[in-house]
Amino acid sequence: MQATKTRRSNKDRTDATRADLIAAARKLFTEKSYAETGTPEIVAAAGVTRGALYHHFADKQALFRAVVEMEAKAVAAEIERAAERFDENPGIALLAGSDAYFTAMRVPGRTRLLLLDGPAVLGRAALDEMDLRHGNRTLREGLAAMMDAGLIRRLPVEPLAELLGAAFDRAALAIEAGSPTDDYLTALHAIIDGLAQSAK
Amino acid sequence: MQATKTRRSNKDRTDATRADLIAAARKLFTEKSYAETGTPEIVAAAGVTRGALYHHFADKQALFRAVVEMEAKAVAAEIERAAERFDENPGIALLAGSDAYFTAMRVPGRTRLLLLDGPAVLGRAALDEMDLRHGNRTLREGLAAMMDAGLIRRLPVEPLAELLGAAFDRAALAIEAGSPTDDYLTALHAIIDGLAQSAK
DNA sequence: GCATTAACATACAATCTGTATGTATCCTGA
DNA sequence: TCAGGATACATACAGATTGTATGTTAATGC
Repeated sequence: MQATKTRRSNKDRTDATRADLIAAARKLFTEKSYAETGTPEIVAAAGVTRGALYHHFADKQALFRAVVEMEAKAVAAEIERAAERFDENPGIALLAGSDAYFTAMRVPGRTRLLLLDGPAVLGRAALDEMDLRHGNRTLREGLAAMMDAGLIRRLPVEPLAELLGAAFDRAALAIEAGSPTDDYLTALHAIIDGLAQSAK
Repeated sequence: MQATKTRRSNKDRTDATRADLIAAARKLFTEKSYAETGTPEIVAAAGVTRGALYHHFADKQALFRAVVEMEAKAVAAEIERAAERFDENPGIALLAGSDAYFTAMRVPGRTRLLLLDGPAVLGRAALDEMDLRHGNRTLREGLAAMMDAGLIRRLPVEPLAELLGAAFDRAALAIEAGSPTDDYLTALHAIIDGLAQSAK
């Protein structure tokens, strides 16, 4: 019985190989870093050759982009899922989304991929664009809704969301580094509460 | 007249060579990036050989660290200088320091060195430690003083300073990327004002 | 079925990093 | 002051990595 000799369509082969490469790359990129992981190591872990890698991806950076893309998508989905249940109450939705964000960012390697190597390798603009494209809109829409409801002073939404997002990111990094979670959540909530309070 | 044949002490030679290497590396690391800049290119620009580089620095990363260290020190000094004139008024000092920060971060290459490549190559902890060591305490002390004065609700200072610092950093990146400066400054001031307002 | 294309594997060229080794210059103690 | 050692380099080398070019096998379209 020739297990692997089964006849497969080109699409199936492509999908499987790409998935194997992305999974192997994700594992190594997060265990070490983008720079410290070589393509020979990746293809060995994926069980293919470098020929396959360079057939499916333009270069090492393109493979990294695919990994980061998946990760950003997953995080965005988790946040959206948590927040959409409170669509009618923007304040609660934002809180739920915030919790979901920190939970999502505890998956090992995500902070490195999305907050350290990602911006350095792909540029911050690329990461911003990904977030936007994956519909990570809980924060922006939450803020906008709270402004509409008069809960927050009216301000340029996009910049404010970016700056708050940066604070979220830094909190995730600090928490992963072992800093006291509660202190960072307290500080973050104080910032958000401050925005809300100052509307009155 | 043999211009360069002048007899120099070892210390002078070391100081000059290290300075040349750091200057050349800074230029190239910021024009391209850490990863895209090779040591042969650096030493060529510095007018020495790779032997000199590896005599004075353990490896490429150590040279990068020296570059980032200088830059962090310079930024911290500019902020301190602007803020110390208002030592008696923490609120004003913080505002002055904030202005100085954005001015300092407009020096070409600083955002890449301190906010993108730095954290990725050296780790965020290393950057935090640098800031701390260079006495970049305007933000922390400003917040603490405002809490003491009852202008801001009492909160864990260090985490709050880190999160606000992250927002500052993101604003600097956005501004450098060409986003409307005023919107980001407005959003940032709203966050800080919010903290102050909510104390009442 | 057969020509074409896709999916790889293998081989190669160009770099790059870090180290080992060699040499000139400086410093130090007798 | 000068001889021996240390310091500041330059040169040469080994190993590894990236991207490309080429070859081969398997699927697909006509």
